[in-house]
Amino acid sequence: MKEHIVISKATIDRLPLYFRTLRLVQQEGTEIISSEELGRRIGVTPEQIRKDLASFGEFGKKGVGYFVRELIRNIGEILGLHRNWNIAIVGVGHLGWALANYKNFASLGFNLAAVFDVDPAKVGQLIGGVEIYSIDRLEEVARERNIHIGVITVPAESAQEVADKLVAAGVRGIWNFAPIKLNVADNVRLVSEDLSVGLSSISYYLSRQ
Amino acid sequence: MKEHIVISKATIDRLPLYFRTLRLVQQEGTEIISSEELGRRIGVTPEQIRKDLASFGEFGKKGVGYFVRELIRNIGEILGLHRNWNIAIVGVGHLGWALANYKNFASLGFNLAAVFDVDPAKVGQLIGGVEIYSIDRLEEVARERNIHIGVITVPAESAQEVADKLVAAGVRGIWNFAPIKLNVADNVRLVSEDLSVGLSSISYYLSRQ
DNA sequence: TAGATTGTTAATCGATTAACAATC
DNA sequence: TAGATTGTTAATCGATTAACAATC
Repeated sequence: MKEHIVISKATIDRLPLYFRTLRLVQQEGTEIISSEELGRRIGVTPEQIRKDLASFGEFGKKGVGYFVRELIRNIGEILGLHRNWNIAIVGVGHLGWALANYKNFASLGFNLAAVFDVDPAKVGQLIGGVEIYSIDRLEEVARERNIHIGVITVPAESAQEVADKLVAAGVRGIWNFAPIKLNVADNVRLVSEDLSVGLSSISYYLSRQ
Repeated sequence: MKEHIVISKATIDRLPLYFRTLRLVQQEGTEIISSEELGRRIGVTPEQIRKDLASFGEFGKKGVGYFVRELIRNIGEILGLHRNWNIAIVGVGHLGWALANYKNFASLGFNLAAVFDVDPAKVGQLIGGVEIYSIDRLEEVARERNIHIGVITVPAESAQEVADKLVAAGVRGIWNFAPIKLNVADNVRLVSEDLSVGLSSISYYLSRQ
């Protein structure tokens, strides 16, 4: 990796797309792929792909292309997907329930290690093969299970409180689905998903057709 | 609205954040807000907010700020949220089920009007107050119910086929959750959500701490 | 060798930030 | 009026696209 190059957020966000598509390509039996062909399949220009990849090293072979197997391994290592991350889901509403059962995460190396909810009726039940714990035990259990990433799927009102507890328990990555701005320390990586944005933007464009 | 100004995608994606925060602010009883204060709550610079809003008109009052009620109405109209959009969810897996039960969409003016699945065992059941139809009847029912936006929550393998059927039924907006690139005609608005991107980017940053 | 395709530098494009005049 | 805050123009920053030398 070239230490002096600053990698843009846009590049990081495209890597998972490359990764996913390359795995698909590999399943189809393709061993070598050009940036041209990969770009066509992802919907990104070949120049973009070459530029993105080149900021991490020389992964391709001039005049030939990229070895699929090797590139998958390299991108996986860049994204840290070769490691095994323990994740915890906080809030077993509809969305939390769906995420707990989402198989794709496991295939990326994310291991569901704990689930929490406030509702005493839910505590003790199994979800995605994991027991639901009371949110009162969040800090204790999160430490014990060595949780790396916390997924917040509680209502907006309690999201900040949950975030604070996660951080107190040593969690350094937060994936937030509550529609509210969270404040966390600088050493905590926060990614917020806002599902209303996508739908609203469709509405915007449909309105002007 | 200023017809000659080109509005950036980034601006459109921030409008739902402004909208949501302003409604919160309104509930708290605030009637006037400055770009400074609004920016603080959203996590965006005041200049950014003023620039975004100014591309659609003069919504504020110099020396005073923005009237919350008025601004909510204006942004709502810009985003087309004053209209009532009929949406259909295709694929009642974990995620489709969660989205069908997601109350926030209704509060934004999106009306769940139909749900589809391939599984005969699911057909006829109720979900989010709506009957599940066989995917074989997609085109027929989508036309009948005047579906504006289709939500794709089927596996990647069948996503393109579903997209084609939706478009054939006259649907002009597609919100895709299947992890694959979809091809649609230019007059169809496609927004794809990729849930693995957020999680992978957290992994990336945690790897280098 | 000739053709293909990468990696990298330069040019362009677009979005954000800074500054400030206008005005409530 | 003085203070506050918007709307807009100019400056900066960052990301994408184009071009091409390097090389397999």
